[in-house]
Amino acid sequence: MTEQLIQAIPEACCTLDISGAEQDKLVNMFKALGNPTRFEIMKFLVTHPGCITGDIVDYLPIAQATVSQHLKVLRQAGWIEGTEEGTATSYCLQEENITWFRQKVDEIF
Amino acid sequence: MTEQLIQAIPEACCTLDISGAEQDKLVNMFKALGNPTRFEIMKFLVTHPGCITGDIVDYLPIAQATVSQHLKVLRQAGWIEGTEEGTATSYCLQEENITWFRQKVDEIF
DNA sequence: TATAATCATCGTAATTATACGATGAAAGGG
DNA sequence: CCCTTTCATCGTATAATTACGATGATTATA
Repeated sequence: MTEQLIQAIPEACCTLDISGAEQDKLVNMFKALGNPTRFEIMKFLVTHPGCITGDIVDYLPIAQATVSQHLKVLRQAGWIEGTEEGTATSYCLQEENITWFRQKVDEIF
Repeated sequence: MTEQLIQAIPEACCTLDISGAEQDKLVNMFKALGNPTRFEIMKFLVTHPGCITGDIVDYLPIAQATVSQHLKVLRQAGWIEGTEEGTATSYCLQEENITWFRQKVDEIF
C-alpha cells in the first residue's frame, strides 16, 4: 500500500438555511405530530377550534390524564395554544408557528 | 338535580380530507423526521444527493449500524429512496412523497 | 362555605425507540 | 479463488414514550 485514495465526502450541491435552535424546534414539531393520538387531536382542533380539554376527552377513547399530557406536548412544540377560561382550558391552533413550519419545510425540501 | 344539561361536543366548523391509511402514512412521515439524527441525514441528502451510506457514516458521529437503521426508517416512511450500485447503496430524496407531504400539510392546517 | 366541575401534574408500569457490536451477504479487485 | 469493501440485519442493553389511576389546585355553583 504505497498510495492511498482518500475518499472524501462529495461536495455539497447547495447550503441549507437551518441549524441550531431553529432546527431543534422544527424537529420537535415533527416529533409532536408523529404520534397517531396527537395527530387526531390536531385534526379535532382544526374542525373544532376553541374547544376545551373535556371535548377532546369525550371524543377520544383514552383517559383524561393522557389527553392532558398530549396537549402539553402539542403546546410545547408550538402547534397549539391554550387559554384558561374558568376551570376549563380552551385550545386553538397556533397559526404563526404552523405557518413557520410550512415555510421551513418548503424552504428545505 | 331535576334537570341535566348534556354538554355535547361542539359542531365541527369544517371537514378534513384525511383518514385511514393516508393518515397513517402522514403520521409516519412526521414521526420519521421527528428525530434529530434522521433530520440531519435528510439535510445531508438534500445537499449531497446521490451519496452512499458510507458518506453519511463518515459525516455523522454514530455507528454504521445505527445509520443503516435510520436510513431504513426514512426509506419506509417514504422520505428517501435507495439504489443499489454494486456493494454500495446510493440514496436520494423521494420527491413525489415529499411533495405529497407538503400538499397534505397545506390542505389540513 | 361545602360541593361539583375541570384539568394539570405525579408516580409508575408497559411498550417502543435508539444505539451498539457482531455477523453475514453480495459485489468487486488482485 | 481469496480478500476487501460496503452495507443490511440480528441480538441486546439502555433510554424515552405512552398510558393509566390517584391526587390536588382552581374556579364556579348551590
